Amino acid sequence: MTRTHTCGELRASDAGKSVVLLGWVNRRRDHGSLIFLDLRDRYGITQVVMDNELSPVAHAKAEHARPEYVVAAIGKVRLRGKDVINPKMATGEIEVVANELRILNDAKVPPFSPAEEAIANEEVRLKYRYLDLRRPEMQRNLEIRHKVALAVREYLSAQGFFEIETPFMTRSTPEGARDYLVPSRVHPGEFYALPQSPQIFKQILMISGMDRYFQIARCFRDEDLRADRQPEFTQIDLEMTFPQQETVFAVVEGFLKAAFEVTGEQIRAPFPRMTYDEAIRRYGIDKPDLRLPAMVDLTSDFTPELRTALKIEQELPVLGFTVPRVGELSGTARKALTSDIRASLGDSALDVLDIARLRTNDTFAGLADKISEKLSDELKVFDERGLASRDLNVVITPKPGVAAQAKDRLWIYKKVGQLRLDLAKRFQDKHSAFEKKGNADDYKFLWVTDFPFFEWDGQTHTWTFAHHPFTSPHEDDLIAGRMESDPEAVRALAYDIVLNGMELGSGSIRIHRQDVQGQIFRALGMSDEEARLRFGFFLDALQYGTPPHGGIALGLDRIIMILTGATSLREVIAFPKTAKAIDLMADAPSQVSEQQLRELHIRPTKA
RNA sequence: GGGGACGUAGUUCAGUUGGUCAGAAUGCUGCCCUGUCACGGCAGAGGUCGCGGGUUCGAGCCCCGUCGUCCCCGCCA
Repeated sequence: MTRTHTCGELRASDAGKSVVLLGWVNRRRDHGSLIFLDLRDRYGITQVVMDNELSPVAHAKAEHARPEYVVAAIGKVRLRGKDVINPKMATGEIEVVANELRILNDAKVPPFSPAEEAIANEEVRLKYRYLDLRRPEMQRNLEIRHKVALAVREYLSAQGFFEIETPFMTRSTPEGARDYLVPSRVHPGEFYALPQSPQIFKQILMISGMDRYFQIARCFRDEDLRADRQPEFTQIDLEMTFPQQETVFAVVEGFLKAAFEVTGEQIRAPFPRMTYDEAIRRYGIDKPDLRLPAMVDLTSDFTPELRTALKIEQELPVLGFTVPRVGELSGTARKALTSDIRASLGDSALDVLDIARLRTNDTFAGLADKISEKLSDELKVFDERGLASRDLNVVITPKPGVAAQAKDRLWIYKKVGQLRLDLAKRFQDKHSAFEKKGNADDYKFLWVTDFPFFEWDGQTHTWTFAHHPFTSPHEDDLIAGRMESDPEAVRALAYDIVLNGMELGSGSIRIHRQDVQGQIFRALGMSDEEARLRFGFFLDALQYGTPPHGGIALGLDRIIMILTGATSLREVIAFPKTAKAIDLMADAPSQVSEQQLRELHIRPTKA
């Protein structure tokens, strides 16, 4: 028996055709001698009618049909009468009159119905993932995922990129996230590691002369999960020879445009660029959400006299920001908000300034006006509407004699930046900046460039890689000798792509010269021997004619999350894991037999 | 590792101050129904209140512990 049509394709123009539909029983409506079955498959839902007078055998079968049974309906397409057309269904103008119904498979009563509007809790959904995936929403999510992957492949292929697979079982490299390890049976006590990314292999492919590589690659990181983080996730990974940063940007902008067209979304490219420094100063974070107005630096408006009068620490920055369209707050609401802000500022190194009260005082009224004006200017840049009395202005000041932590300017910027996001989230129903409006403004892309090359490790009191060890520093900083004189000022040719405050991907131009690589390792206080131990095979490869190269990797799951409007990666991954990295359906991880452990030369220290 | 929310029927949830508090809806089972499409009507079954301990005359409710799910911080070159 062959399916002639799917459950989503029959239309009025098919009336009179003999058809065979195969699918799951979505719902059954029993009117006695007339039974309706809604048949569901990936493509849609079609109503099948069993009439006791026309076909008593089919009708008798339908009496036994239950939700989620798999059935075959054989019959004729019939136009529905005018008064029983269902405009809510794509197939609502017709129905299939069955002259034969076959039950191909019955089904236990499911713990929840894929036809249900209200969805079960996630624990149940994950345990019975096959039922959850029958839901049209999940089918749509995975369809979009498939089509985006396809669009990316087509685009990159047309740009000359080869899709090349790299090993899942490879060597553990000591930097970065915790590895998932795979014990070797043949080599007692030795382990493979699952790749955190194909980083080294893709660089070696450049050394191999593959010129342009990409891969939709699974990556594994044994770190704690978040709504947007899974232990295994998928990256659109690419690398090319002889690139400028701009070359990489153009490729990414190209395939993102193609990817977003899958759901009919238009995006504007090229994307704006911003240095890391500017991102920190204006947004207090390295992944700015441009859907909200930036912070405003009010430091220069607070003269030493004013600071003394208002009990504000000299020198340190004063930062303000606006949350748009919050509306008038009552006195109690304002008080509660202020105390909430104080609470989130925590250790009282920073304080919130009451602008309303400032304005009532003759001494400070001028200052209050100036602050409002500056915040208004920023808001105008943001949406050309300017400051209204119903926007919420927040000004954060450093307290005098504060904890050493707050002396760190970076800490202040980050803290205020966090507050900016927290308050925006709190009032999101009011300003609706996070809602889709159906135009290109829904997607605020941004390239963040010039990341610092080194990062101070407070625990070991050493400089460490901010990116990864093969990221190239700025040529200028090398020539100026800052590697030795001022490591903090060295910029990396590293860049992130950010969308609506979410880090979508990260990449860099790599080091291709051995002398530079050596210089980097020395700056980090790493001996040649140690470097060799950690990255030996790659350092070898570098010596055999390495072309300048660079690339990037973007989180495919996160892109799909944005495109589907999902709030969690689990909604766009067929078989995801829980926050404790458990697969509730397969019940993994699990214990294994003594025999397996013996073969792998492993003895658990804890059962 | 830390903080928070939640856990009651298959499912989604309500359950007041510790004292008819074992409830609703939906699903399920049976019967009835020829135009429904979240069909409708009648009847019925369905519970270790996550688990363990404690307080109390008495615990779904209070306390301690534990397990699970979710969110956040740390972590994620």
